[in-house]
Order: sequence, then structure tokens, then C-alpha cells
Amino acid sequence: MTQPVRTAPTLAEVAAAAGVSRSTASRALNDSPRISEETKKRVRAAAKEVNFVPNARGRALAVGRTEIIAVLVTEPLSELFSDPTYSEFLSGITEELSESSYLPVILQASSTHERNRAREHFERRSFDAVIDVSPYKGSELLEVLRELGVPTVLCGQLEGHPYRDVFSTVYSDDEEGGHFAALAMKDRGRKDIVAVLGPQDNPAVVDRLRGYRAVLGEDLPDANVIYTGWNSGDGYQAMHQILAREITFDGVLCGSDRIAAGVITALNEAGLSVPADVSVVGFDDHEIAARCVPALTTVRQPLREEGHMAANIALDMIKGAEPTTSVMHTQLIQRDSL
Amino acid sequence: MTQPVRTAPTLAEVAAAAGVSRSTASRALNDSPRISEETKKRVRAAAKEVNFVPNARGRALAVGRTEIIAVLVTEPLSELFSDPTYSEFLSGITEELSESSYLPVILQASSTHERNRAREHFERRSFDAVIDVSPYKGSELLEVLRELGVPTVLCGQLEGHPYRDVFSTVYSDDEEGGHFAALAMKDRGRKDIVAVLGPQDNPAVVDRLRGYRAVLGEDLPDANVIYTGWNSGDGYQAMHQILAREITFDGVLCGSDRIAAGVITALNEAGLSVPADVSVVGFDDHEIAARCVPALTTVRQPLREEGHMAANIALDMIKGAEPTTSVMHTQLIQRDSL
DNA sequence: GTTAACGGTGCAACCGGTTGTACAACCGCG
DNA sequence: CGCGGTTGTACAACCGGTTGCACCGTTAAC
Repeated sequence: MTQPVRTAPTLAEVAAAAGVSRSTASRALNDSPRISEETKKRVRAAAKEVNFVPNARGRALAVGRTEIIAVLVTEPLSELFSDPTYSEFLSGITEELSESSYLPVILQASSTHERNRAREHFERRSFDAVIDVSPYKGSELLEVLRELGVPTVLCGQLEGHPYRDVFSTVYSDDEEGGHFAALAMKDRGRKDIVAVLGPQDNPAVVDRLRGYRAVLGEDLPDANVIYTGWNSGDGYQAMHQILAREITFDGVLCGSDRIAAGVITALNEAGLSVPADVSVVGFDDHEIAARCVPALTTVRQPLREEGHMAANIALDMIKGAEPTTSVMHTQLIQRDSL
Repeated sequence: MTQPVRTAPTLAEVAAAAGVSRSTASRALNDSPRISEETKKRVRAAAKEVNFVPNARGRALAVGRTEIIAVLVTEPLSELFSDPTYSEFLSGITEELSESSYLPVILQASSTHERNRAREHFERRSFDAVIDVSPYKGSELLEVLRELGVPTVLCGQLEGHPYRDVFSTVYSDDEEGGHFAALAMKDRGRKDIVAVLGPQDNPAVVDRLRGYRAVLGEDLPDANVIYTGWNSGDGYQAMHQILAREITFDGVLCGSDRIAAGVITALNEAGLSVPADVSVVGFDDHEIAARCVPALTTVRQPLREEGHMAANIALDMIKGAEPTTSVMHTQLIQRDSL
């Protein structure tokens, strides 16, 4: 059994064990070309012997990096937890960073208290970069990050993009996605469309609607657009409201797959069949889409790939790259609800 | 408008601006009694002037602490995301630490890749302490933390407690909770009890069952105990299995409120009324418990308080305190399902 | 045989803070 | 007037790494 180590070995001990100087030991472990192969072997052996791992604090001070990237979450965790969008994003980020020596950590900043604490650590430069996964409302923290010049990537659109020249942005082409969904409705011959979308103040929602409109025009009248939350319960309720109005419609464009699931339930309860009577198209292509009955035709957002992209941009910015805006393409996934 | 600051001011600049040495500046900002009030004022003014914030890297190296605490999550995020238990826990931790200068960050370590990266940063001593919120299966990371001597708090029981002398542990008294639930059944005069619990390998489940048994004895026969997942779907399915057996029972003890919700749905579908025909008692007292129809009688776990406790213990251990085990009390919440 | 070139290593400075200790200035006291 | 005791400040070392540069011993070229 290995004994608990209370005090970690330092580079000096490794150097002593290998019979070289600290600098040589350092270079040997960092594989510098200036050190002979033989010396490297000896130092590496010594390092392994004493179980040496370079101390993050000393290293961070010397190289000016902590190798920790903060994934900033400004929504309450419970909300985050109920939305599969985020977990896809996060997996993408983690996946990509696992190739590097950087470690992503999730930083919750929903309350004012939390934001202040986060701000403090940003100012102290505890993190090399920040990836904000829910920036759409903006926040005073973004202002702080801008002032500090911390490399920052926004996942998702920010209203009006006031920071475009300072921050990088990654998001999927929502207008294009709306386009695809609407086109599918049109091709199917649907003429009287209803839309059940997410919150009206969300830029993604606005863009998707623009995409719908570009294709459908007056087939999607203003009166038929409902803004609500992202959950199936929200979709269910919204659909009930629409049914109560007793208007005629033959297609429903949904802001998320979960909304679509609720919509389908409500339609079925009202005796309407999907897709025979009404076509339904979702958005996101989450797991739930394939499990719907009937399986949901939807617009796929490449969330995992967005995570990859965000992570890579963060790494580039740490190395000094300029901010970028990166728009990902969407894709129509054909299933049975159309 | 403040201009973006590319290079942060250092203590040396503050000292120069205030006309004192670096050491005096440092002591003044840390409110050392050896510095005159007048000098402190001057230094503080200078610091404010240049917007000085002590650099985390330099400070960490000097004081030997990063002031970052890792909240370790070894389950897949999606699972974590669906269980309200965690978000309560986390809120408790964050709340408590917001009083200190420590920052909690969430560290995902579900895949092997992620665990390796986490391990690396543990070895580098990137974090002052670790709070593991889902330790019950154990993991090789715990072994690493033990060897490194990193202050560690486990939230929840660990099978067999092999690390009791090295790690602190916080959990609620599950046996007591089981006791309370069973006692309520008994007081109500229920004699033929069924239990629908979480996974059998979970120590909490074992303890709760022990609590049930201590009160009910043969009123809860082995054959009536079903192990399943924590979700309402699991509860629903389990109840259907039980109904198919056509045994007589008048009470159901559930491993979680979500299980209870599923159980109630299944009972209603079978034409059984709660609580007239069958009493149901949950566990956790999550939000869902109060929203059930009928409102669920359940055993409250003080999750938020456990978070507070875990955070405080972590801080104490950083200061050198010995590991502690802390068991929190549960409480029966009387509602209408009994 | 001298010298230039070069590969390998160590010294020392540096990153940005904190802290033990020396020292100067001032006080009151005998 | 000289002394010990306070008070306030600065110097320098330290935390644990990285890195510019000087230096050493070879070898090769003239």
C-alpha cells in the first residue's frame, strides 16, 4: 500500500535525485531539444521514482496560465439541469479539451452573490478563458470580462452582439434551421401554419421565426405565433390555447422537441392525428425526438460540434488569436410527424 | 467608458504609486496591524486608483492555496441533471462558500478521459479541497485523493466506508428516515406493506430498508421489496408489476418522491384510491412531493443543510482539521397520501 | 596546433505575491 | 545623555516552477 503523501515532491528533489540542476530537470521533463537523450532518461526515471507532478501554482506563475477554463452558467442550475441542450454542449466542450492539458470547470453564477464571487476570481485571473453557455441575456460579468481582457467565448447569440469585436461567438444558424423546417411544411403542402416558440426575448427564437416567415409568408400569420417556455408542458398548454380558438391549421412548427412532444399530446387528446390531420416539426433533434410517437421530424442543431468549436476557439484565443464568430449549419431530420 | 485592460496592475505598481515598498503595500492591503492607519489609507487609495486585484497565481504560490474547491461529479451529467437532489446539494455548498473567499467549481468526471484529466489537476494541486457529491460507488479518484492528502468531503455514504479515517462524510440518517416512514404507516394501521426502492447497491437504500424493517417486521416481507431506478417511470413500472401479482397490500413505501409519483399514477389507473385504499409515503421532500395529487406524505432530507455542512467541513479541513462524519436528521412531512 | 562551432549543462533572474527579520526613528525613562 | 522599548517601514528570502544567457568540453576545420 502506498502511504498517504502529505507534502508533494518538488522539482528540486527530482533534480537532486537525478544529479542535475533544477533547470536541467525542468527542461528534461518538458522535452527540450537542448537536453541529451540520456539525461532526459535519468531525470524522467527520477521523477517517476519520487512520483513528481509539477505543482500547478508554481507552474501557473511561471508560465502565466492556470490551464483551467471556466464554463460559465448564468442560469439557475435547476433550469440548466432540465434542458438537454446544455448537457450536449458541455459534453462537446469537455470532449475537445480532453485532448489538451486544459481542464474545464463549471462555474455557477445565477445569484448576485455567486456573480460577485465569480467576478472576483476573474479579476484574480484564476482562469485562462471563459466559455459562457447561456449568454443571451448578457450580464454585468461580460462587461468585467471585457475590461479584463479575458479570452471569452459565447455559446449562443447575444442580443445585438455588442461585444462582437471582443468576444468570440459560436451558435447554430437558426434562420437557416427555420428555413428548413418551413420548407418541409411547404413541400408537404401545408398552408395554415401555427408556431409554438420559446421566449420572445431569445435571439434564437427571433431568427428561427424569420426563417419560417421567409418561406411561408402569410401562411404563418402573426396571430398564429405563440411564445412560451421550452418544456413539453409549455407546448401542451399552448396547443390547448390554440385549439380553444377554433382556427383551422394543418401544421405546427415547434421551438424545441420538448415543445413538440407536448403539442402532439394535446393534438391527440383533441382527436387530431399526426401527421394525417396535422404535421408537426420540432427543433434541436434531442433524444426525445426519436422517441416521440410518431417519431418527430425536426431540425438538428449540432450542439456537440458547437462545444468542440467553442473549446478550440478558447484555446486559440489563449494563444492570442483574435475573436471569431462561428455559425454552425443545421440539418432537417426526416421522421414520421410530417 | 473604461478601456480594456490588457495587462493587470501588479503590487509593485501600487507600491510605487503609494510611495512605499512592496512588502508594506502587501501588508497594508491585508490589513496587518504593523502598518499605520495613514499608510494603509494611502496604499488602499493607490490600489483603487490603478484597479489593483492581487493576481491569483502569485498569491496562490505564496500562500499555498488556490482558494478554489472542486465539486466532483462522477455520474454522467444527464443523470445528474434529472435528479433534483443534486441541485439542492450544490446550492447549499455554493451558498455557504459565498461567505468565504473560496470559489466552488463543478468538475465533471464521468468518462475515463475526464477522470484522467481531473486526476492530473488533483496531482498538480489545482484545488484546495474536493467535495464529491456522488461517491457511493467509490472510484479510483478517491484513491488518488487519499494518496495526495487532498482535503476531501464525501456527500453521501460510501459502501463500507473504507476511507473513514481520511475523508469527511456528510449524509442524512437514512435508517432514521425509514423508521419515520414506517412508523407513519403503522400508526395509520397499515399492515401489508410494499416497498419500491432505488438501486440495491446504494447504501442509502439499504439503510432505509433497515429502518422500515425495524418497525414493520413481517408486515414488509422480502417478496414485497422491489429495487428499481429513482424516476417516476421506474415507480410506475414497478407498481404495475406488483399489481400483476395480485397480492393484497394497503401501503407503499417509496425510495423517492418521483418513484411515489409514478406509483400513485399506476394505482389510480388500476382503480385504487390514495389514500383511501392504499397509503403512499415518499422520500426526499422535493418540490414534486407537494404538487402530487394527493399531496405526498414524505421524509424530508435536509439537502441544502448538508451542502452547508459539506462546505464548512471542507474549509475546516483546509485549515488542518481532522476528518469528520456528520449525519443529518430527517423529518416526516405529513400531507395527504397517508 | 589553434580556433570556431556546437551540444549540453548550470547559474541566476523572473513570474507576483507574502513574510521573517533587520533597522531607523521616535518615545519616555532613569 | 544614554538606554530600552515601541512603532513603522524596507530589505531580502521564499513559494515552485521556467527560461535567457554564460560557460564548459568536444569535435571539426583550417
